[in-house]
Amino acid sequence: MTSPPATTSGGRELAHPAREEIRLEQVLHALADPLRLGVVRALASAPEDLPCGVFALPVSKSTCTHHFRVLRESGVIRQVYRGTAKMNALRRADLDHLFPGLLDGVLSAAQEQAGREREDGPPRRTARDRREPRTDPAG
Amino acid sequence: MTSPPATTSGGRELAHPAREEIRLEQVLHALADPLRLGVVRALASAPEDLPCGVFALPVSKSTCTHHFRVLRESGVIRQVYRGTAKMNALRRADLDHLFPGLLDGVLSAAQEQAGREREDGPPRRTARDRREPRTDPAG
DNA sequence: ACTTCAGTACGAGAACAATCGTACTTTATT
DNA sequence: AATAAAGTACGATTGTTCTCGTACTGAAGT
Repeated sequence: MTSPPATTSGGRELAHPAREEIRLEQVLHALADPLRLGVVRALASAPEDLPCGVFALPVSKSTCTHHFRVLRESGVIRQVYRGTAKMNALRRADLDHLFPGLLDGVLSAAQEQAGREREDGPPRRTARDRREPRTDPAG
Repeated sequence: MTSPPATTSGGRELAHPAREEIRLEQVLHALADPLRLGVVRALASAPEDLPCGVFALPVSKSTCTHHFRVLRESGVIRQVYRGTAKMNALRRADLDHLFPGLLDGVLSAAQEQAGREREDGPPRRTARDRREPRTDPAG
């Protein structure tokens, strides 16, 4: 048997859909959340894998786990353990192969919109964009 | 006042978001439903406006209304009354202006996937793709 | 005037999704 | 061994979306 790598991710594997199993509807759904879209944008402009932590998302750790799982299970990102962290990378090649132009289209659309919003001031939230955390307002 | 057209849509107006109000996340969400994506594909390849009826969607009339409303309110389609029918058209110009490449990316992705599925056989449904209608099977 | 056609409004139920907190696991550091 | 770091699993909660049926409206045809 081949010896497992000494210091990295003993035997923790994560389930990913194979390339052919990726479905457009699920990809679109994954990208339709502003939080997740933000993550994808960051990954797209990063040179290499990023750990979950660097995003400083305004949600709890478990919610964070949830969103990254949605991205992974829809086939948008690939996740691997590396030491105590979990590294994330866009599945660019797979997505470009399956849906040429889609990812670029979405990314540049997101950039367009972000640019527009920086000028016009932030848009009113659409009630589902981001929910208020459940903190007690009496604090 | 200008005289209203004699035989068409007396005074029924429908609320549409202005071009600048269209939000990427909502567009993606609207397109993430297989039923709605199908409608959008049909509209994209149609020469002109189509009435809601021609789609023969496997849902009730009220559900149909719901889906078309989602498409309209997200800015993906424009709807106008015309006689007893309601005509639907893709807001191609608006979308292309706001998000160049996005719609084409999604449409060709949808076509890619449809082609793939015609070969490989239909994919297993993802449990949210389509729910069973509540009709009594004893009919 | 009546009927048919096409779609809406409303209310309700079920499924889904986003969020949280607490307890736990795994890896690395001290 | 004990602690810290990064994340997961689970259950609960709340809000959103999909779905339906029934009753209704407005336009067109008879």
